[in-house]
Amino acid sequence: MSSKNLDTREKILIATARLLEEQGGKGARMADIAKETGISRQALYLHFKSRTDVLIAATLYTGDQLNVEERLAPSRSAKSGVERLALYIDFWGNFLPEIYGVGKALMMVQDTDEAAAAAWADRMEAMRDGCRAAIDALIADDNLAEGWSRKDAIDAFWTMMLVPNWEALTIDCGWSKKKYIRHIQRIAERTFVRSTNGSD
Amino acid sequence: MSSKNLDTREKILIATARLLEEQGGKGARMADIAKETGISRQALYLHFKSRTDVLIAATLYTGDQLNVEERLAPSRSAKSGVERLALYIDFWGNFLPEIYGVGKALMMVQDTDEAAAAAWADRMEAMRDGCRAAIDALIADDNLAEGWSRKDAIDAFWTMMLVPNWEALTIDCGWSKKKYIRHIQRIAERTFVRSTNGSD
DNA sequence: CCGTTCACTTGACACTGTGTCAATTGACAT
DNA sequence: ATGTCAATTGACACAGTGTCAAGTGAACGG
Repeated sequence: MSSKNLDTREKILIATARLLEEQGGKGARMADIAKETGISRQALYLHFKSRTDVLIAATLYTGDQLNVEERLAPSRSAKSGVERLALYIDFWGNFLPEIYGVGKALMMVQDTDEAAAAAWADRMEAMRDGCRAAIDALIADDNLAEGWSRKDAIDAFWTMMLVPNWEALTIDCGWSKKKYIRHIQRIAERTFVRSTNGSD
Repeated sequence: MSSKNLDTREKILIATARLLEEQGGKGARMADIAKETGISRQALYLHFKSRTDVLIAATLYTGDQLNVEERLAPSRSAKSGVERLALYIDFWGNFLPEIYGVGKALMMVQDTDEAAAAAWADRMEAMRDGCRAAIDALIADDNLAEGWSRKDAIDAFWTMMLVPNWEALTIDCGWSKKKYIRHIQRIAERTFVRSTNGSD
């Protein structure tokens, strides 16, 4: 009954994601998205009730394409807290660039659109789960550095992983993906792991 | 010749800062600023060529009111790299909340306004000078942790200090100013200082 | 006291981008 | 052939920025 319907909806999301990817989250207006999709601007409103709606759907769609579960597997089967911390950062450092385009667009309308803020906050909350799991794995090993409460450590780790830090290091400072991952792993380990006395 | 002129300009900046402070950077439209100042919307354009211009001027004005030099003195006269790192974080943690309102507004229009982006980048570059000085002080003590090049350490430290991290920790996670300062000091020390083996 | 100047006011308007509405087209299904 | 449904075209309301033109009112200098 709605296979063509779904087709167009999906075409819109793909076009939106492509546009945002190219332009780093900037300037995808409804008219641009329509043009890129190959339909009229008004037709967008047959599928989505607002621009924010399109952006949210594009973010979720993009995320769904990237089989997160599979990519999370390594960190989940880590044999120690330290390893889990490192592997989660590895996951995130590889994942983030792929959702950056759409995510950035969503972040940019957060201040004017409550729904966008909620949608993005939800994504970040999901990321926080991974942070929580890594910190808990450290705690299970009795390997969380002295002076950190569980919540404070999760807060701090979660903050480290946020998009603006990735933006600053890769875009502003010119760090490669690999370098970003390596250094964040280093910072996280030195910060959260009970004295790694120059072992590795 | 232009004492009244300067008065109005200053009134605008004060009103703008007040408005942005109250509303956390949101919603200070030209009409709002005019109303708060007690003049007509059009009169704003007699003093500033655009809204971005007002925001930039308000940011600079606010910064000027807070005698930065004096507040930087303690960190500048630190007796060691470690101390300088801690004192600079202390400075910044106390300074940032006071410029957050105007700064946030400037950050919010970065994506649509090149001049705003440049102005904010300039402020962040100034902050980076402090980061550079702190890292250099560590290097002078031969106390920078192994594995960091000078530039990478400055990049990483600078990134830690950026506004979104402060936002995440204080606004999202509910950390107090004091807690923010204490924990960032801790993270920075563990990250950048050559093995502080549980000394302090 | 008159005229100039200057900051400011009022009101109208152009422009951009979002979102809505109404009438129409064209295909496909029964 | 008729109904349905996606999509189209074109017009419009709305918010916010920025521009323009004409007018007001007070201070200042001859």
